[in-house]
Amino acid sequence: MKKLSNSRITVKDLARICGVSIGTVDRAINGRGGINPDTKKRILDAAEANGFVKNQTALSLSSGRSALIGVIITDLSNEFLTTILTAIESEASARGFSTLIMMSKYDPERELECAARMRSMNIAGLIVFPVTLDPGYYLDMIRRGIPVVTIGNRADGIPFAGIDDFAAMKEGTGYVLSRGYRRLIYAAPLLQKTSQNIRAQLLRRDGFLAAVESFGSGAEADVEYHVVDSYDKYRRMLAELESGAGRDCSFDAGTALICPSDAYTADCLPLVRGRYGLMGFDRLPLIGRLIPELAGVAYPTAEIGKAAVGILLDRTDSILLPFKIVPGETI
Amino acid sequence: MKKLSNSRITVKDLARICGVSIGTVDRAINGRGGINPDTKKRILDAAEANGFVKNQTALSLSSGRSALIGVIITDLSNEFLTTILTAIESEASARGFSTLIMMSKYDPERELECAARMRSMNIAGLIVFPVTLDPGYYLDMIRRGIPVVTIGNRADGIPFAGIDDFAAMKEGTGYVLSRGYRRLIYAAPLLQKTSQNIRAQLLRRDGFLAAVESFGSGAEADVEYHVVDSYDKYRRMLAELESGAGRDCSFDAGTALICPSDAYTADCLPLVRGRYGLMGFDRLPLIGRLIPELAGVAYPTAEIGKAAVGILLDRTDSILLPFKIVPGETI
DNA sequence: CTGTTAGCGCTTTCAT
DNA sequence: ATGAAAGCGCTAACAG
Repeated sequence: MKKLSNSRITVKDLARICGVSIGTVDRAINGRGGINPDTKKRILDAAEANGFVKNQTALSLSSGRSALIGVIITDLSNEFLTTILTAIESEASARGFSTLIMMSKYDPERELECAARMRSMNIAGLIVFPVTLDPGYYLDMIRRGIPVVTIGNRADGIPFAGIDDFAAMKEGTGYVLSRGYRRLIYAAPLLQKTSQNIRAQLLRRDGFLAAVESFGSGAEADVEYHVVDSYDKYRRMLAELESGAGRDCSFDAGTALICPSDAYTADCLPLVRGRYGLMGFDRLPLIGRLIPELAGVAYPTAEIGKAAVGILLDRTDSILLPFKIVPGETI
Repeated sequence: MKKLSNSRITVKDLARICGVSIGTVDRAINGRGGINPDTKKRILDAAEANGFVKNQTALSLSSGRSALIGVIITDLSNEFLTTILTAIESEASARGFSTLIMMSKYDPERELECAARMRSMNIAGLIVFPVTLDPGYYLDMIRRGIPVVTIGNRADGIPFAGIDDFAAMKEGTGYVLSRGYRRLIYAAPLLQKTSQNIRAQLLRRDGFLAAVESFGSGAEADVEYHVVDSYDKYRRMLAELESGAGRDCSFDAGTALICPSDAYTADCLPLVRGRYGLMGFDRLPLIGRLIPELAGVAYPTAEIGKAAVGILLDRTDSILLPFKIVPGETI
C-alpha cells in the first residue's frame, strides 16, 4: 500500500535528532521518571521545535484504548439532541477526548452497526440514545470494560443520564389542569413505534395519564382527554386543526394540546396559536427565542450531556437531573 | 499497560481457527486473488460465525490512512450547521467513512488545535468552517495529501462548498426593495469581528450594498439604509425595537429588517412581527416550520454537506450550489 | 539513567 | 496457493 508522506515527526525521528534511544524519548514525552533532567529538556525542546504530535492511532493500537468517545444519536433534526451533543463535545474535549458521532436514523439495526464500528475503533466509551430494544450488545461492551451510557431512552442494566420523564410530564400536565383546561389532547405519534425503544415516550405518557387520573378524583373532575398515539391520528389531528374545528378531538376554548416533544410543538404551534392552549416539552434555546411565550417542561440538556461524559469517564452511576416547568402565555 | 480484554476476534485468531496463516486470512478477508476458493469460503464463514470486525485502529496505523473524516465547525447552536453536519454524516457513512467532529467555538486557536489533533488521528480528510484568517496549516495538510474543504467561509487556495453569498444577498435585497420597502436595516453584528474569517458575512454585506446601489440609480431612488455592524449597535437596535420606536434606525411602516443569518432572525422576529418587514437567511427546517410566513434566502445545506464530502473523497474542485429566494408574508 | 526489544492487529512483500 | 516476516508509531518490560 502506498504510504503518504503525511507522516509528521515521530518518536524515532526525535531519538535520532537528539542522539538518544526511543525509550528515552518516550520517558521524556510522557513524563515518566528515571531520566536525566537535561536529556529530558533537550528532548522536549526538540519535540516542541519540530511540532511533534503523538500519533493517536499508534497510541491507541498499542494501548488498546483511545481518546475517543463514541456518540450514537438518532439524528440532529431536533434541537434537543444538538444541545446535548454540544455539551458532550465540550466536556469530552475539556477532558482530553474527541467525539466520534454516528446517527442511527431511528433504525435499530443501523444503531448496532454503528456500535460495532465504534468498537472496532477502540473507543474509550459510548454514549447512546438507544432505539433498539435489545441492549445485549451494550451489556457485552460493559462486561468487557467499555463503559456505555444511555441518554433519552433508558435501557435495562445500563447507566442513564436524563430526567424523570414520568414526573416531568405529570407535573407539566398538572400545570395545564391548574390553569383551567379541561380537554387535553396528548400528541405523541411516536407511541406507535412499538418495535423500538420509546421508553421516554412511554414514561411521559404514563405521567400524563397519572396526572389526569389523580386530578379526576377531585371535585371539578370532568376532564376529557385524548391520546394521539399514531402518525395517522396525528396527521388527522393536524388537518383538523388547520381546517378549523376538529371532530375527533373536540377542540374548544378549554382545549389544550400537550406535546411530549418540541418536535411536535413545531408542527402544532402555528395552528393553535391564540386559539387553544399548548404545552411543549424540552424548551430549547432556539424555540425559546423564537417563541418566548411557549409554556413547557424545560429539559436540562447541557447538564445531561456533561453528566453523560462524567458517568462514562468516572464510571459513576445513573443520574437524574432536575427539570423545570416554564410557564408561558400559551397555557 | 494493562490490556483490556476488549479485543474482539482478530486475524490471528481466525488463522488459528482455520488452521491457515495470517496472510491467507488477509487474502480471504480483503478479496485479494491467489487463494483457493474453498479455503476462502471456510475463512469467511469462520469470520462471519465469530463476528469478526476489522480493527480500524490497526488498519489505520498500517495503512497510514483511516476511514475518518474530520469536521471542524464553530458550534451546533445554529440549525445551519446541524443540517450540514447531518448531510456530511449521511454521505460519509454511505461511503464507508465515520465523522470525527470538533467545535472551534469561534476561536481560531482552538480551531488549529482541533486540526492538529485530527491530523494525529490520520484522518482521511477535513471539512472545516474556518474562523482563522490564516489557512497555512490547511495548505500544508493539502500539500501532504490530506484533502481539506471549507464550508461557510472561504479560505484562499482551499476548495469550498457553498453558495454565492454575494449574489444571494443581492437578490434577496432586491426582492425586499421590489416589495416597496425603502428603509432597510441590515443587521450583521458579526461584521465587528475583523480578526476572524467572516468572508461569508462580508460577501453578503457587499451583496446588500450592491443591491441598494444598483437600485439607487432608478427613479424612486430614495432608499435609506443602515448597516448594524457591531454587537453594540445590534443590542441597541433590539432594545429600540422592543421599546417601540427607534431613533437610530428610523423605523416606520416602510422599514424592513434584513438578517444575513437566521441566528439574528430568531432574535428579531418576535420584535418586528407584523410591524416591519423581515427577511431572513438560511431558511432552515425548524424555523420554516415554526415560522412558515418568514421570507428569506434558502441555503441548500443538505446539498452542501454532500458536496463537501464529494470534494473530499473524489478530490474534485470547489462547487457553488444554487440558492432560492423564498417569499413570505414577513416581506 | 539509558538502550533494546517485543508486541498491539493489519497489510504487504518475498519465499516456498 | 500459502506461509513467513517486516513494519506502521507507540508503550512497557527487561537489561545493562
